[in-house]
Amino acid sequence: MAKPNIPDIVVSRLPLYLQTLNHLLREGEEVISSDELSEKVGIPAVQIRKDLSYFGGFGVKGKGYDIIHLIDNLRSILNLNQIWPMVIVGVGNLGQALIRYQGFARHGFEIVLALDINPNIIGTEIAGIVVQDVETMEAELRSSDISIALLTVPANAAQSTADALVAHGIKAILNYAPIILKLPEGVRVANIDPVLKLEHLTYYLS
Amino acid sequence: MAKPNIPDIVVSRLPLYLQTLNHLLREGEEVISSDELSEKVGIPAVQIRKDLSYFGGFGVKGKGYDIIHLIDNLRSILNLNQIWPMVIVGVGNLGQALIRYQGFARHGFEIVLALDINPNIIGTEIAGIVVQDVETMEAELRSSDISIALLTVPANAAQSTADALVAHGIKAILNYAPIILKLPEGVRVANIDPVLKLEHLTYYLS
DNA sequence: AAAACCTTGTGATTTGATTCACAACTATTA
DNA sequence: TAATAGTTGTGAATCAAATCACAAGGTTTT
Repeated sequence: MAKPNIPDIVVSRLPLYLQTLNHLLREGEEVISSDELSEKVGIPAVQIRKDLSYFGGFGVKGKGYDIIHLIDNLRSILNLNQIWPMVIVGVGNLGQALIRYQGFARHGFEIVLALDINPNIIGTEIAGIVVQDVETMEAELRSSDISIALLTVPANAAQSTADALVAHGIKAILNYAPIILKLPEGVRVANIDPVLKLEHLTYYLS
Repeated sequence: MAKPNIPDIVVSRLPLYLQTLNHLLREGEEVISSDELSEKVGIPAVQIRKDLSYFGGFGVKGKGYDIIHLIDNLRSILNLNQIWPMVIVGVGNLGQALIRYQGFARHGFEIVLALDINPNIIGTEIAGIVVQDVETMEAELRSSDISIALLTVPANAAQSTADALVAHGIKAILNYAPIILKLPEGVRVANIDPVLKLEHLTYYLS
């Protein structure tokens, strides 16, 4: 899958467009102009048009964008025409909440494997998933085609756990641990750290 | 508190520096050069120096940065020399996990009020917090000095809940609902949506 | 069917962020 | 103490992203 030089910042906005288009579709809309979409997503219309034009001309001049058609194209660009199985490592408070979260499955992301190190948690069932011993990671990942991991272990275990995941074929990590992971080229990481976001917000408060 | 024109993208990196400096301090380090810090945070040394220079000269030429001194300055810049009380609205799976999360308190963010609309949840106690009826929002917020809200309600309730929060004095929202909030000038929003991050990652997966 | 209008897609321009290059200064070594 | 090495802080230059301006082409109205 050769990726031309599309700026990552452009790619990062596509899911946002997709989210809003899905809302519009559910409300029964069929066509939308970049101006109207701009209003909804809070991004200038010309930027939306330029972003989309990296991937082709999806609109109709004088009319706008056919919502279903544009959703189809965005889903295809983002490789969303498949179910993505995921492993979660770390089944504490947050891990359990994520396993129960319906939003992943609704968008084609399915947690199929949950791992933990705590004997009290191993063997328990959460939303239909039985938590396995993290020791089984290698075997479980080998016998699956999971590429994505959710990392919800404590900070001090995050780097070593990430290394193990990568060693066994994981290609993308959504990291909830409050540290910066160092991983080899070719493995993508996205970080979710609410404290960093809060500390950014407080800069502007009083 | 007059804010000069410091680019938001610069501000957004400061919490990251702070996080790493805290790690280093805990490991017993006392001084660090921008080159070493660069290695840890994955941001070019010259960018770190330039970012910091917006706020003053914190380093010593030929030596580097005194870690304690730099942490002090960053905490002060980010208004972290106080406890920030927070309200959380929506005490479902995710809300409960966030109330139990130790990381907020550890960094000076304390959930002091939890609101929900579900009679089965109202009155229950989670990690020492008794969940209140969301109807009491106005009274509770009036009698407190909470500026920050965590929004963990379902998507269809998020906008109206955010409007209510803002009407009663909330100035910053950490939004976990998968929608784009429309809020007045002067209210800051940060979004946490793992699905958007996953959809960004899958672009690069085969 | 002509005219008026609307909206996309994009080359050109502007704006903003990052990187370069190096002077200034401190610490360390000979 | 002089020379060498190390590191910051920052103007200047470069690079990248956002915005402008408008031609092209489709839609609607008269």
